[in-house]
Amino acid sequence: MARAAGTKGQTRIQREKTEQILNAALNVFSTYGFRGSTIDQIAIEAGLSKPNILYYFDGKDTIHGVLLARLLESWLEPLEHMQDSDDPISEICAYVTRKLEMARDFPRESRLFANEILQGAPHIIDDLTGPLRALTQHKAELIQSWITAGKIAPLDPHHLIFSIWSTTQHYADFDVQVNAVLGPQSSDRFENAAAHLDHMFRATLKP
Amino acid sequence: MARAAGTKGQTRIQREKTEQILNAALNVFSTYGFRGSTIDQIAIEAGLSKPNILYYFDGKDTIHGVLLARLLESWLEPLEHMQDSDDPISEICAYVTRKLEMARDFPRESRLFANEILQGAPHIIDDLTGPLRALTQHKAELIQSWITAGKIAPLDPHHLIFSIWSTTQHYADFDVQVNAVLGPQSSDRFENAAAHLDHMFRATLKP
DNA sequence: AGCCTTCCTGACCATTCGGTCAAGAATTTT
DNA sequence: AAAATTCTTGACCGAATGGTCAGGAAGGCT
Repeated sequence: MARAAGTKGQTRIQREKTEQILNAALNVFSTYGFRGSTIDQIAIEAGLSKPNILYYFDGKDTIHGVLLARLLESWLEPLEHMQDSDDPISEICAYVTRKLEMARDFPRESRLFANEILQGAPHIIDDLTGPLRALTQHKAELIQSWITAGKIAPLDPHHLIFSIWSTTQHYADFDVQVNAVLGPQSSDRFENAAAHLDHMFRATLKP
Repeated sequence: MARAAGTKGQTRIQREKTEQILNAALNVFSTYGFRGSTIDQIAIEAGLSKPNILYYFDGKDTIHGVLLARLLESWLEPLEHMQDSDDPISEICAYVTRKLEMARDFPRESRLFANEILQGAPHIIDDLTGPLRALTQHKAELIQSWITAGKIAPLDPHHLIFSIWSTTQHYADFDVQVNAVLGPQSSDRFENAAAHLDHMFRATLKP
């Protein structure tokens, strides 16, 4: 009988094929969004037949769900990592750098997330109002404590976080536009972005 | 014979209906992207029958094309408006404010654009590498001249522009996430965002 | 009024889509 | 090797989708 999703106690073929399918699906979903993607596209991308895809996964929704679940985990992690420190400015800038690296190394995941949010987040709205909101609230309080201690400039912690999210993810989500404006991909693209963002957030945070 | 697109020398009904359709189509396309949207959805949203939609427009692509064309015009305008000034910091911050107001007042247009870019900008890639790139290059040189004159801090003009685009559009494109994190829409949402961005860019630009 | 043009729609069509199934191929187990 | 299990696919199905068309309804003009 066909098993789905789980990566536990499976045969070699199952592990390989599910990964192959998820990788292909990530390509497709991150480009066209959920409704704009088709199982046929995923099948072609994965080099498998459509029924074979459906042998490993219950349906289109399931594949998408697995990808989103994986994504959310890795999405929360960097923010969780930000903690109290003697040098909160560097702590925040380290978070910025980490987020930018993720935009560089996992652009498909970022675009999958962006597509989902743009379309009203129908599949992950509970994760947004639940875990994400709780974590963000918690970190906003941490930032507020730094403000109160006079270690960083007084600003709205939530909007600071939004600025970090938007500026870093921009390089993944709007990659096409960035390329169109800057011209052919140059290798120092991300280094320049990192330098700019570091300057910007240090200036913003300086008390 | 059915006319499409143009808003010139048309009957009253033509003007009303095409606008009605474009408005409905903007709702649908901005939410689901091009491939995820259907003519039936647009028809229902517009309160018209599907054949009636196709009486006024040649097809799904045409409607989408008209919306994108309108969008690009209004998209370039604020940036064009930024010009040389004795107080470049205020000039740039005025641009930020203008962009934020557009995110507040025209979120559907912003999301339509975001969807198009996310999906690889298939319909507007020429506008990006053409007019948008030229305008951005031109304004980047203006910013560079301010740097050379020592009026603002030395930074990468292009990445500064990206930061402005991303932070402001975030409030339209990621509206669902912002709401999820901040809780029910409060009226001062945009005022707080405006204050934060003003602080951030002033700090970033200070020589 | 009567005539002409514009506007509108039910019925229809070809294609695509998500998904099923029976039966055969490959692999693993005994 | 035989048996049992897992894997794969061509053919198929019902629903949705983009789009057409003939003919009728409504609006404008004299």
